[in-house]
Amino acid sequence: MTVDEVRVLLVDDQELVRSGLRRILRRKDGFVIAGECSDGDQVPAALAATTPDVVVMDLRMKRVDGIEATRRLRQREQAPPVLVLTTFDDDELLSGALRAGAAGFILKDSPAEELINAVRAVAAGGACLDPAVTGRVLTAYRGVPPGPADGSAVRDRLTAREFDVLSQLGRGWSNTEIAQRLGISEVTVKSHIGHIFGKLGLRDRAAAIVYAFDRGVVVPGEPSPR
Amino acid sequence: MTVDEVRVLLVDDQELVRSGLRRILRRKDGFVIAGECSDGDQVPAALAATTPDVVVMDLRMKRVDGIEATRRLRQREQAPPVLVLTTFDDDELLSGALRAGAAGFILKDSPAEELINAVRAVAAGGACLDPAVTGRVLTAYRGVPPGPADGSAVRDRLTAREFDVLSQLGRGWSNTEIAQRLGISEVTVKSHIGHIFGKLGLRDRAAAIVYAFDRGVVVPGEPSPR
DNA sequence: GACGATCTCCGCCCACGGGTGGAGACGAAG
DNA sequence: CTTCGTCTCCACCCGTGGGCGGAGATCGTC
Repeated sequence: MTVDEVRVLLVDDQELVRSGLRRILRRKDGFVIAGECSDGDQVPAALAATTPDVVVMDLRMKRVDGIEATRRLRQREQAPPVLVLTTFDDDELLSGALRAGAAGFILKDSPAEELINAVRAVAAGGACLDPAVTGRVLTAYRGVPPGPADGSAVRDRLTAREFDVLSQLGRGWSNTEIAQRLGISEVTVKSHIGHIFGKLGLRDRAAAIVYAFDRGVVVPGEPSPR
Repeated sequence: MTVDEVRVLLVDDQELVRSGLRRILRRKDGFVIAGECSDGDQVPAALAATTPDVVVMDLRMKRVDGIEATRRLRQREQAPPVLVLTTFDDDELLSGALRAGAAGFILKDSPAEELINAVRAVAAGGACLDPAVTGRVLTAYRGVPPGPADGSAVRDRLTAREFDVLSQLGRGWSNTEIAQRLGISEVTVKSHIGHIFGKLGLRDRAAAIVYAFDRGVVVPGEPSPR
């Protein structure tokens, strides 16, 4: 897996930055500049031409920015990992880039050595965060539900069917809708719901929805009625 | 803020590990071993006696483990940051430690240099993750709802009072309970709820609860009825 | 074969939730 | 002073949700 040389694709609209990166990476053994782009829209072509092991990506670019370029790139099969390199430790850009699928996030004012390490880590399939932004990611991480939070504890206390019903109920669907979605009658749904309430000590569907979110039976963002 | 020397408290039950750390840190200028503990239950006393800038904490300890010790420590006023140092890149330990309030997480098989950097970063109020575990945190980060997710977008669309009501509603409370908790009549609550439904395009309280969770108006784990 | 657990279905009843269509009080902005 | 938004309150109506007390079918287990 570990190749003897790391092929790097540089994507940055400032020639000065690219030449700086070029110099840093060339000074170290084991790096090859596979190609360069000055905008996100050039990335697909460059990828096909150069097959890099890692893409070093600026965020602020004119036509297609780094986040969008990363998103498009990560949707391909066998996409190389992306190390994002930016001037600003901008909250929105950070979260956008990471969510787009970036494996690393380094500020441009980092020492050269740190950049080298980051490129190497990301190329090897790892991940790397600039210390300056790690704290923010950690804060967000602490906010995610603790424990397994996949509803496994709840699964043990309910029958399979009851769990199905709770999953639907937890996303806000009505009894009629749950019946349709599970292909059973509304009466049966009500019956299951009654058992769920009994087993979990819940008094009504509102409490059940809260319970489902708290225990990770359902997850924010999935389809729900309006 | 940046002091000329970093005072470190070592917490590890293995004397061998402590002496290794001692040697690594002493070799570098700018570090002072402020104290040492061989178990988590000794940390409070050591804190009072030594006032360290950073605590380097093992996770596996006999009486009070590193996660619990970190949790207790972080509850104090002006608690020093904790850098967790462990042998295993264990998923559960990682998430537990970070959730307990650890500012950094380093594996014991990291090069000395990386440890030095981590201690320095954490002592300076930063955060640091071992590259080997950064990927996992990133994955979790990508899973958290996008955007601010603190309900701010919702706050803009609702009046202050409506937002209050939605917060209660979102945790599963009934109209009567919301009325009591907010010190208004149930009729008023129903009125607010009606407006909320209208503004947000929701059809019933079930959808509203789901909405509240999705947008981060309410948060898993807070008090709810049973 | 008997038993228990599960899934499915049924009827009866009524309370809570929610829609509709109001009204009065207050403060900020025009 | 008027207007607007917000918060508060009220009455009427009725549908969904949920409690209660069943029942038949299937399946695995002892």
